[in-house]
This record gives sequence, C-alpha cells and structure tokens, in this order.
Amino acid sequence: MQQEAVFCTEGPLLVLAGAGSGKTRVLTHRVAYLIEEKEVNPWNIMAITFTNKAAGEMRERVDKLVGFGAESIWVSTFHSSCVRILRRHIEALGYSTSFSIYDTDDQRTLMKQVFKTLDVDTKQLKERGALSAISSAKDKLIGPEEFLLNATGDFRQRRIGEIYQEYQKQLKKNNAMDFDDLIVKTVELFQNNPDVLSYYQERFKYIMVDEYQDTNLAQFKLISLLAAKYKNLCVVGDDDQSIYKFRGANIENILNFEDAFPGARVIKLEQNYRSTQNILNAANGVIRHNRGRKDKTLWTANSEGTLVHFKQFENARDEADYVARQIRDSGFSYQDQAVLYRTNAQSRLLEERCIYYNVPYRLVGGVNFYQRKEIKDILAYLRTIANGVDDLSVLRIINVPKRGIGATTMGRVTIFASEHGMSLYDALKAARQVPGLGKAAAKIEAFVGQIDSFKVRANSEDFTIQDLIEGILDETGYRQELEAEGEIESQTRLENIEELVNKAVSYEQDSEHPSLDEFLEQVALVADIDNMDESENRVTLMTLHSAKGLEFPKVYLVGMEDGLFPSMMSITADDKSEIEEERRLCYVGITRAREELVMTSARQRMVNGETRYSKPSQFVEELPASAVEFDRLEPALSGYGGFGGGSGSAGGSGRKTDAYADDSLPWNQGGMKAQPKAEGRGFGSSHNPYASRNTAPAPASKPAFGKAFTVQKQSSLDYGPGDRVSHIKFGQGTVKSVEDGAKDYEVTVEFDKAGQKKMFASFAKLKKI
DNA sequence: TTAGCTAGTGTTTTT
DNA sequence: CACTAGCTAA
Repeated sequence: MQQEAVFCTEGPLLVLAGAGSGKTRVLTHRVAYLIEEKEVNPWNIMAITFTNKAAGEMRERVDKLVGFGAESIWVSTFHSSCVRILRRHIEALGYSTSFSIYDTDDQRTLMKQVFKTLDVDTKQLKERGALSAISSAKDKLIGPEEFLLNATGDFRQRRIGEIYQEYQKQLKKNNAMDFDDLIVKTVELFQNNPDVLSYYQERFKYIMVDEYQDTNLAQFKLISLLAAKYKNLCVVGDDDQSIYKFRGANIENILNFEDAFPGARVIKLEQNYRSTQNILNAANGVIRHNRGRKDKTLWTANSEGTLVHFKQFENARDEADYVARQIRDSGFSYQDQAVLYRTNAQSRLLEERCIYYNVPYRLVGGVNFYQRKEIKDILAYLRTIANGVDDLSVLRIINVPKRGIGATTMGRVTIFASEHGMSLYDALKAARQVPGLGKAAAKIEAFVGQIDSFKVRANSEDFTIQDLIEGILDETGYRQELEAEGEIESQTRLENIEELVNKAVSYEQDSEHPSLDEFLEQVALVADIDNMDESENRVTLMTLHSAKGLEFPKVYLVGMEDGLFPSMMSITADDKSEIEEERRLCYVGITRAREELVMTSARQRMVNGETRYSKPSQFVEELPASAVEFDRLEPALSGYGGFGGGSGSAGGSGRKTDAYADDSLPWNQGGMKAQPKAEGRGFGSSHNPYASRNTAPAPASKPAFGKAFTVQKQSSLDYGPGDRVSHIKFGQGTVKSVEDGAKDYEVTVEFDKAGQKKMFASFAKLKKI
C-alpha cells in the first residue's frame, strides 16, 4: 500500500494513513520517486507540513534519498509558505513588504485599543471572546463585511462584526497581520490576481499536504487554488487524529475530499509498524467509540508486547513521583521516554519530581521563549526599525527603558497622530508640533534620533542583526537598566537576549540573503516543538497536542481523569462531538508508544488553587481488558474515585497524604536550599529553549535549576572594601562594602561618575585595578 | 510619572 | 493559583 501511494503521482490522491503506518515514509519516498523516476524538477514540488520541525526532517530524509535537489523543494508550514508568498506580492493588497506578524499577545494588545476606540463594554464582551470569534470567522474565510451581513438580528454578533472591522482596519494601519491573516490574505491575493495565482500554479505542479485532517477551510481553499490547474495533489491524513478543531480544523476536508476532487484515488494504510499488539488494541478499543469516522482498522504484525499498565494514585503528587521513578528505573534510556499530559499546568509537579530524582528532562511548550518580556521588547525595537508604521511596537518600547515618556504624553501624541492621519512614529518625529508636550518633546526627540540612527545602520550594507541588537542594548540603556537592577532575574533576561543574539547570528550564517524582515518572520512562526533538541539524553515532557507526529519506545499518559482528560469543557458542552475530539487526542497519545505504555490517574489533584476529586477517565474504561493491567485504588468513601468494584488492590498509596498538604513548593524539599524564583511564574517558564530551557541538569549534583541559577558564587573575591575597581558600564569606583550573601556577594561601590551602586559580584564582573 | 499594592479574572489544546 | 489591570500614593 505504501508503494502504491508512492507510485500514484498524477491526479488527486487521498492517503488515509493510520497512526504509525509510515506516512512520512510514503511522503518522502514519493518526493524522491518524483524527482528520480519521473524526472520532476524539485523546484516544482511543494510539501506542506504541520510544523517547521517536520519540514526540516522531511527535507533531511529526502536529501538522503535523492542526493541532489532536495534543497530546492518547497517544504514548509502553511504559515511560512504564505509569508514567503506575501513578502513578494503583498503590495497588491495595499500592505508594504515589511509587514509585521502579530502573535497572540500582540493581538490582545491591539484588541484592547479597538475596544477603547469603539467604547466596548468589557462586561458584555471580552477581548478574548472577540478575538476567538474573529479567528474562527477568518478560518472560514468570512471577512468583516460578510460577518456583519450575517449578523443582522443578533446584537452581540453585530457588535463583534464592528469590532472585527475596526480590528482589521487597525492591523492594516500598523501594516501588520495576525496568524490567520497570513492564510486569508494569501487566498485573497490569489483570488484577486490571476497572474500571481497562475505563476504559483505553474511553479507547484506537485503538491503534498501532511496532517491534512487538521487543515481549516481557508487552508483548504488555498490548496485548492494552487492545485486547480494540474490537480496533482496528494493529501495525507488520519481523521482519527484530528485534534485541532478548536483552531478551526475542519474534519470535513478529509471526509469530503473525494467530492471536492472528483476522480480522487483513495489509498488506506492500515498496517501499523510502530506499536505492539497490546498498545494497538488499546488504541483501537478507545477510538471505536467515536462515530462519524472513516472505516478502517489498524493492525500490526508486531509482537504482543507487554500489557498496557493503568495505575491510579491517591493524589497528583504520588502520580508524578511514581512516573519520575519509573523513568529512572525503567531500563529505557531517557530520550526513549515521554510523559504526555492534557494541560501544560500538569508539567509543574512532574518537573519537580524529576528534579528530585535527578531525572534529566526537556519540557516542550509552556511559555514560549519568544513571549518573554525582554525578547518581545527587543523584537519590538527591531520591528519599529523594520516597519515604520507598526504603532503597537513603538508604543511598547517608547518608555522601555524608562525615558520619562508616560501615558499622558503618549496620549497627546496619539491624538495628534490620528488627527493628522499619520503613524505614531511620524507623529513622534513631529513632536515639537504636538501641543502640550513641554519637556517631554525633547525626550521624544532623543528617542526618535536613536531609532533613526538604527534605521540608517539597518539599511547599510555591512550591518548584522547582531550588531543591531547589541546597539539597541547599549545605546538605549536597556542593558544598563537590567544590570542596575542587579537581580538574578535581570541576569536571566540578559541571558535570554544573548540567546536571541545567538539565534540571529546563526540565522545570518544559514540564510542566503539575510534580512531583518526575514529574521523577524522566522522568529514569529516558531512552534514550541520546533526547538526540541533530541540530541541530549533527556525524557520529554509535553502536551498531547505537541506529541502529534512523534513516537517513543515508552510513553506515560498521565492525568487520565474525568474532568481533566476529557476536559470539563468537553464533558459539559452541548456538542457531543467535543468528547470525540478528546477521544481522538487520547488515541493520538496511545499510538505514540512503540513498546510500553503506562497510563495514570490521580484521585485528588489541585486545579486552579482548589483540590479536585475525580474518577479515572472514561477513556480508561474503554480500554480492552485483555490488553491492559489495571491497578486501581480501593473505592473511596462513597462518591469519589474508582469505579465499581475496583479490581486490584491499592498499590503504592499507603502514603500519608497529609504530609503533602503543602506540596506546591518545590523549594524547601528534598534537601534543596530555598531558591528565589527565576521569574514570577515559578516552574516551567524561565530559561531559554536552546541550551537548557526548562531542563534539569543531567549530572546529579548541581542545583537543579538550569541556567538561571548556574551563577557560580566565587569562593572569594580578589577585591575588598577600599579597593579601586572598574565596571563595564559604570566605569571606575571605590568599593564601599562587601556583604557575603547566601548565593552571592553583594558589593557596594561608589563610582566616580555613576554614583553609588549595589550589585551582585558574579553579575557585575568587577575588575580590580 | 512611576512603583507598589489590591482586587478582579480566568484557566485546554496552538500555527 | 497566577496573572494583570487599575488605582493610589509619593
């Protein structure tokens, strides 16, 4: 069947590929076959994947197969593809090529402004709500006008329509697009410019789409347009693995493919080469409870393997404890194991226990590196330099670092800008003409002068992005402000910025024609999973969603509880199909496992500050008894936990639960010294994604907090009170006093120019002179 | 203008 | 519980 799919190169083709049936293999071999046997120019092949990571892997694998030409295949995600196209043709839509891409945070900021301009009552309508309504409209290619037409009766809908209109207006004014726009605008471009469309139709004679079940209507339209001429479209997907309905994925795209593309061939890949018989039986047992799926049965010639293990615990801490110990003792190497959960919040306890048992881990997801305040600040500078009319970015940095330009001043400038129909930045340039600014005008002029000088440099021949970022750090005083804070957190921020610089450097090395625009775009479109470094021997912790497309010899599915997985939302929803999506998610989780699968649940768990009691997930009950070994707790006092006459005995939970009354703080436990939080959010948020993001150190001994705490306290200082020292920013000065703190020396220095400063020794890097 | 505090809010999953 | 918007005081 795989071979048949590879050889079927002409015309529309739907490959229904069950989990682990080798669809990536089919795709890569198909590309290779097109190039080598059909003598198709690699230039004419387009492959769309779900993540940049998948795109990279695909290119790599094709590269190994064909030996030449793989680099000219167009392999990327929907979003990246669209940006590439838009950068070339966007002017046809009235934007300029250096448009900004707004992420979720930017969207919210913009929406707040929209709410202000339209005077929307946030009691009636939330920014989030409006944004999600708009997003789902965009997924369906419904523009503001059509939205308003459809909303005649409903007041709320009408209001959202107005908001939608204004939101788009402001995006356009900022020369910016949100994620959804990238797709929508590309479709618009193709529809309004037949010559452009025809160019890409000629270019992409062969199109392949991976994870087709997760495409939305806009994406479907995009592909249909591109493939309309040659119709050599091969889509690969599995309706049972559709897990992105909340993001607009339309399962109909796969179910109705044959109607949309008449004459389409359908090939099913039903043999699973990945998992053991027992794991597959467990997966099939669960998924067969779904209705409205394409009929198929996954089978395998693999051995039976060990039984799937389900184990229930008294509380979430016991669960995490067990899993961490299992990972350590299972005999599988760390990189061959993964812990999958429904919500990111569950990672915290797992991290804590991994640290406790010295289990090295890598965390995928959580707070994105690019969402960090300091990173967003620097990026906002870069955007301001690249895209002169991005008001949102200007607003973000105008007073960062502090320049004494506050809300009152900016309010006046904003009014002036809108009265004269100019961008915020242009209004700042004309600060002298803005009424009522007083002393602030001079401050603004200094800011504008700096930015303009950066702009000049950015356009000069031999500038590098690295220079630009370093320049921003030094000349605006951003670095100095952070250093002066002298907090460990400040240092983490600086390190994160250094990481961004590294990213910029490697980008400039890798890219053929590096540009600031392209760098910003790459940075905007990274997914959590893209940064997963598999070279290190660590266990992976991530959400079920992130795990899609991956496989591991041993998998732990944790938090198998009703109300958590399936989520409460899906249980209480009127729409029955929401449970089905959760079930597919469960199916995805189970089928990630190759050899061993452990599922766990906790009777008691802290959720949003309150203890919640739950019984095992209904999906656990759907597991076929023959493939699973159940290890449930005795039923508790009536009401909670367990189901029916629980088999098996209460294993491993004769522990004193009250001992964990305060199980929330990882510090102060297991003999670890109390540590300050690296950031306000505690676990799972600090550090960078490249070197040591959210990872415990592999060796046992070091304090287990990755980069933020690797500052080594020097055993002694080579200077003391009275000595003359020099500091990279503050110049020379005299040491007043040295305090020996727990983590570091705190040094007070009277600088000749900068006055008296207090700072941490390892951070300040003072030199004795 | 800014820092710091308080009260309110929302909590699935993500390109 | 964790974050954040908005208010208050300096």
